[in-house]
Amino acid sequence: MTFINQLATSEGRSVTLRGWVANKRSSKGLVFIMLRDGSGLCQCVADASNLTQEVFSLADKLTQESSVEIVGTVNRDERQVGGYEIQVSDLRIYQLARDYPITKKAHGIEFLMDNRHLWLRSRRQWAIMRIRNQIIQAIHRFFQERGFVQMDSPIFTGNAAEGTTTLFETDFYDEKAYLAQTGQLYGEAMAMAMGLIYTFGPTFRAEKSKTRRHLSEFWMIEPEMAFYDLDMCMDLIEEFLRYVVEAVLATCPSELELLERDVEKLEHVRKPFARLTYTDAVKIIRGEKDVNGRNSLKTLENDLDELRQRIEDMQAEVEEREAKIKTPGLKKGEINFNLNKIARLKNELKDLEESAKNIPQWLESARAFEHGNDFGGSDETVLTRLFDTPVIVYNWPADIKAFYMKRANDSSFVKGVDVLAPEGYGEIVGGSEREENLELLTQRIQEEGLPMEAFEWYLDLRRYGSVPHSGFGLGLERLVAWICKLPHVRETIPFPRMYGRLFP
RNA sequence: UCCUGCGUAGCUCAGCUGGUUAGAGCAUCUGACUGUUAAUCAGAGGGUCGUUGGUUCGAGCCCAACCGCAGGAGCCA
Repeated sequence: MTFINQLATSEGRSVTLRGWVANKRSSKGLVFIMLRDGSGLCQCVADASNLTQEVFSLADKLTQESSVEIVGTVNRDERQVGGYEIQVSDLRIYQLARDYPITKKAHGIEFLMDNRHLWLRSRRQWAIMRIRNQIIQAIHRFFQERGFVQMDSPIFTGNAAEGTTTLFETDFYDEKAYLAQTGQLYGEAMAMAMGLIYTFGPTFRAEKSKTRRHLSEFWMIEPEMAFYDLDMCMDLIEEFLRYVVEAVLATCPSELELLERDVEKLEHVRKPFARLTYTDAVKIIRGEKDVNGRNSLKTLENDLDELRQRIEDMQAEVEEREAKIKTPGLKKGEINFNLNKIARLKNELKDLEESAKNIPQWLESARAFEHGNDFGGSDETVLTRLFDTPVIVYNWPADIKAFYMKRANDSSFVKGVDVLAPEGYGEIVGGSEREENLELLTQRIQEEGLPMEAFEWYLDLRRYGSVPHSGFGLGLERLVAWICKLPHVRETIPFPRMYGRLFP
């Protein structure tokens, strides 16, 4: 048995492929089967003139997603997907599929989500999952090469670490337990045992948010490093993100191409990342400070003008094409081509009009941004569009960050760090140097009104050989969404769990 | 939780100011075609217009409530 992505080694020879029919086209005496085997796609040609009638009729009755075994000769053909074509000599049907729900035409998102178990078979999803896989591999390699030990934190927890976000409550032998929303406190304990550790596992947040950036169940990578201060932590984050993106660029060029990802934009990670204090970031958002001669508010106003112009142009194009398809005697192919264009343009128009509606609000909230507040989605976008690298923002107001973060020299700030991805993808990393002083930490827990008993084990870490240490958390799905430039995180995980979505 | 929009064939959508028998493309089935790339061409079958109630001589279209979905806000990785 041969896989499609290994056909290069079998050129001119006969091979046996097993897979599924992604698509079929036929004309008299010829059947073109687009075979999908998980490793790739390959067109297989069944020619009646060199097959028994029995085998040819099998090929002729194939349907979309039927499972087959195909024996045939590998021919080089530059025009084909993957560069090879199979001349079929024998064919066997495992199962004939009937009425496969996902057809070659467009589908709505609800239908696709209801059929997620089948949607995973389509090309885009295939590419995304392969990139996700490479990202995961790269993450492990990065940390393993640097002597980090993977140590996983528990998923059942007895108390809320950060207290702020909503938790999924569950029953643990008649005791209330929560699904972990972070493993960070456990990570600190493990770092005191091992020096350098990272966790890699699922986390759960019961936020009733329906946005392109939220899942109820998502995978998080949380490294924790003994004897690291905030600067060392930020250096590590930068090196880490660069490593992962470079790995995807090196291993997944065809997947990125299939997704029509603008690879140049990803290559910007090779440059040093922008690093700003929170206070500077606020000045930039409010338009009080320029970046490389660019002002956030003016940039936004220009964008809005450009956007409006584009909307007008697109509306004109839609009208033009709608008039054109009414021309009598126009070929059906050309009508279809124009109908598709119109549908695509209308979809794009919807997005653009949404943006045009949003930008004035963004301008408003950017101008009115108050020092001391956390960034909203629009503030992140306003800031990151001025840079082409990820933006690292550090030294945050203590009031909006968690109790365990170490105070900066000015004690109203903490040594926390957020990393914002470019192209509007927002926060992908959050981290900090941790408070290692027992008294200060105890005081912070009291201030937050958190139950002290629950944190006794955590405070032990400060009683027995407390050291400066830092760590961060990376949301895997948001990273995948950015690298693949997806409109929504729901496509970054095989079976997304989110508000309003538990099946399939 | 709030704001906006949508719900018509298996799927994606059209359906005018409320008016006779509800429309297209894809998918399915039948047939044609020896190089197709979402193949094409001819034909056929396929509908409780989200649910409930109301207005009206008459509702897919108007009104109300509910349900579902999408986008945005808040919150976050």
